[in-house]
Amino acid sequence: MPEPRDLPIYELEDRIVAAVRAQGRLIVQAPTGSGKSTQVPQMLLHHGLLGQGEVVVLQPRRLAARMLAKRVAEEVGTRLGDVVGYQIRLDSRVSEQTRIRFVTEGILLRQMSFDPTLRGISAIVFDEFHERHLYGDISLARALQIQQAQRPDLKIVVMSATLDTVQLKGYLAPCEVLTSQGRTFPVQVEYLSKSVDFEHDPVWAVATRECERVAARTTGDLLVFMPGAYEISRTVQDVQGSHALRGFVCFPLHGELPPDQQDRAVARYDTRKIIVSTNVAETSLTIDGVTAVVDCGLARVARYDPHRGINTLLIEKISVASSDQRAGRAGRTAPGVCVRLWTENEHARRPLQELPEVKRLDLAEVVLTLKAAGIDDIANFPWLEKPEPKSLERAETLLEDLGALHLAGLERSDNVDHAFAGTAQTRLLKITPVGRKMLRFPMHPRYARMFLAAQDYGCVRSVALMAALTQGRNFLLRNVDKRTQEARDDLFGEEHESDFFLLMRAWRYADKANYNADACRRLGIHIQGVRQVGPLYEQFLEIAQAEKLDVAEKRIDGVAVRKCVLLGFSDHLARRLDQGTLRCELVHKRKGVLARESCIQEAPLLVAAEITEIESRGEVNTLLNLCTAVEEAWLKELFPEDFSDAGGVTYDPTMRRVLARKERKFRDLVLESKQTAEEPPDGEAAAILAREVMAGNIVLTEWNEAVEQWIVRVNCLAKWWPELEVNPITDADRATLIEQICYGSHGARELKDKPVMPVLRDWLLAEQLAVLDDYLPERLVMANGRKARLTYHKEGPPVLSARIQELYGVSSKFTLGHGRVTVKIEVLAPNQRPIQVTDDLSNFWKEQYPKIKPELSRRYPRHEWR
DNA sequence: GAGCACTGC
Repeated sequence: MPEPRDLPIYELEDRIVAAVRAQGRLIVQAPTGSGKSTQVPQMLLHHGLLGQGEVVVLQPRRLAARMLAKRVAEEVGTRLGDVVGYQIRLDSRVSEQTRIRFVTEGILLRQMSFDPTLRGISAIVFDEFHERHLYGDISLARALQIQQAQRPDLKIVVMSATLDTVQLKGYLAPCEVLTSQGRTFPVQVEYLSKSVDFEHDPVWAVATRECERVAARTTGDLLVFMPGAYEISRTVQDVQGSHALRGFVCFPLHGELPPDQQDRAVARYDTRKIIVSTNVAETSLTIDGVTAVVDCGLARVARYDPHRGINTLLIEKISVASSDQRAGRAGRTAPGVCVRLWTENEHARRPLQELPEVKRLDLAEVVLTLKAAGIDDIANFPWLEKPEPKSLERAETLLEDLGALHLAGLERSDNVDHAFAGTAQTRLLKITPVGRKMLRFPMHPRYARMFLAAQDYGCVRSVALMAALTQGRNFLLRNVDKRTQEARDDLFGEEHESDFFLLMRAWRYADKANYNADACRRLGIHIQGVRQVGPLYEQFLEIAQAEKLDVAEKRIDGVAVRKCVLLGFSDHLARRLDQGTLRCELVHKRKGVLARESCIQEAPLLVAAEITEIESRGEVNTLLNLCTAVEEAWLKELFPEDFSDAGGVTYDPTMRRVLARKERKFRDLVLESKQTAEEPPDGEAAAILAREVMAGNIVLTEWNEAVEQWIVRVNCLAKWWPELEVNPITDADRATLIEQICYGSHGARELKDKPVMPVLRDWLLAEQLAVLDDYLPERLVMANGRKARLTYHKEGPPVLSARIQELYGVSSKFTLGHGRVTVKIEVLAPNQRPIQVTDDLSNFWKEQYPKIKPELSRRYPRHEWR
């Protein structure tokens, strides 16, 4: 390790000190190895910039906060927790003497919300700011507000490796930018000369070929980046089967592997090594000895889709910044090579940075935090990057439904980017006493709300445990083998009411077994994950006690607990569509599939605490996880207001909690009128709708899940309420609509009822024999309706794609697939993101089959056609 | 025939 004084950052020392002193704000742009994280806080201290106060250094990861504190304490020459300390969730080493405090992002944000003057803090250093975490963005914005309004003496330093400093400089103006060099070895970056389509040439095959090439001309270890566990296992298989790579040992590396396997991947060997890893190796783990990186350029990226209110986990192309970060992994100990599995041309078209978290996560928790700080107009909060309006609206709606916000008035909106500019109003929502109470609980507002409900139902301890179980990573591994599953069934018993209960038993078991590694492995329990539960549980119980909730130990009342879950997740209600499959209908008529590891396999009605659209093996599925069975009668008990005013419209009472109550009513009315679009809507319904619109209880802004709704809405309103100003549909609207068909599963469902499917059926009838000739592939339609696979790659049958293009102005791919004989059309959104439309053609095939059977038997005699 | 990146209060 170099002497601190030799670190490149010291070249900037004088200028850093001068800038902070003059402006109170500074941006330091310096890569890994410059020493910024350890030295800049010490500079502030040693040059007397802190007065009597302390500097708080923000870190995105707990491990980093702890390690940095330890190192700086050594450099300063005091014990950890003395002059230099750290504070992370559930662990801190600080004292009265502490002047440099390393903290994780959530710690500072919470400190800000409970002490907005930041007493005792003289400076805040935002380290690794380029990662653009949600809490980092919010903390910086709040710090600026606090500096401007109350604390002009507060110093703010933002540090980062790579950064869009232009945007940030404007945001922090007046503010200087200082740049330093790093201490890493050069990495030679190579691109493919020709673009590869991973659909034809799988990513693992391409990666293995490049490994073979690069291994021959380097001497160190290889690191291969893949988007996830599945792609990793395929790559490992290919590498192990490769003749040219037979001298290498090869290890998978991802977050869900047990610790011993992770250690095995990171350990040093006598032979050369290939590690195939996810993004863990990009930021969280460093691996020594790597001199070559093979980067597939993809990652699974978590987003929150505010239009549909669900999480997504889809494979996306990584940004330039992220691929540079990956390349850098080859140059830590010696000069290195990085092979990128895309072309230089493609590289130039990639985004420079990842989208910051504010643009892609659920904002409910931070919106509540801001409201508590008295910031009611969150749209005009000084965001470094403004979130989508829909995202803010979704967060506010949820918080209102949870009782954390209430409507305090209506304001006319200046915002005119929607179809109903004339009637646009912003609902002014303020925090309620319940909302303030919820904020005491450091967790998603849904769980905080469950705590408050638990007080009424006498099950605070259970809810505390449930919240703790879901905070960290999922510790009950999926896809376990049969023996593990049997061991689980034996020990945890059969459970049919809630996946939470199963998790509780698994945790209790691990806790009783003292987190014994063998016991955990036998049951497929992730040991680091399950270890975090106990301390969190304790923390939540302490908070509950401080909030005067009754935490007495009682017998667990399953019904009470399940009702609390329903209160927290009422908008995640789902109903099984049939008993044969795991398909479910969700509120808002969306579709999803019950997780196959869920223990709620029988219940017709359930709520899912996690809804995630996941891409894997070329498919996208909406999966319902962490489910709890609920009773239909509870809905009436818990949400009586939903059952009080049907207004002449027929509802499905179990599915009617779709949006906020008023909006929901409006939506149902619109759907109702759609069926009789040529006539005015039913009188009573019309009256309610008109009244609500006029009273401003319904804000006509976003209502466009599908073409039909939009058009019907416009038609209805224009025809029967001429006093409303309605803008005609523009080309821009149309583009939005197409995008929504492509993005929204609801839109996709609507597509199914449109002429596409009939066209498809016609086409199949006319051309089925031709299809068989040209395309009938690996697996055939079996007479008994089992396994069938008929796959078109690319554009699909020309007739069909032309028709889809004509109808929707989008291009499509086409698959006629497996099992129950379903048809999938994959439509590509303007940004190339695919969405699949599926239709079940089992019955259709059943009818058609006898007609084509003779021909099939003649052409494919090797198969049995029953 | 089948489904999962990483953090954080």
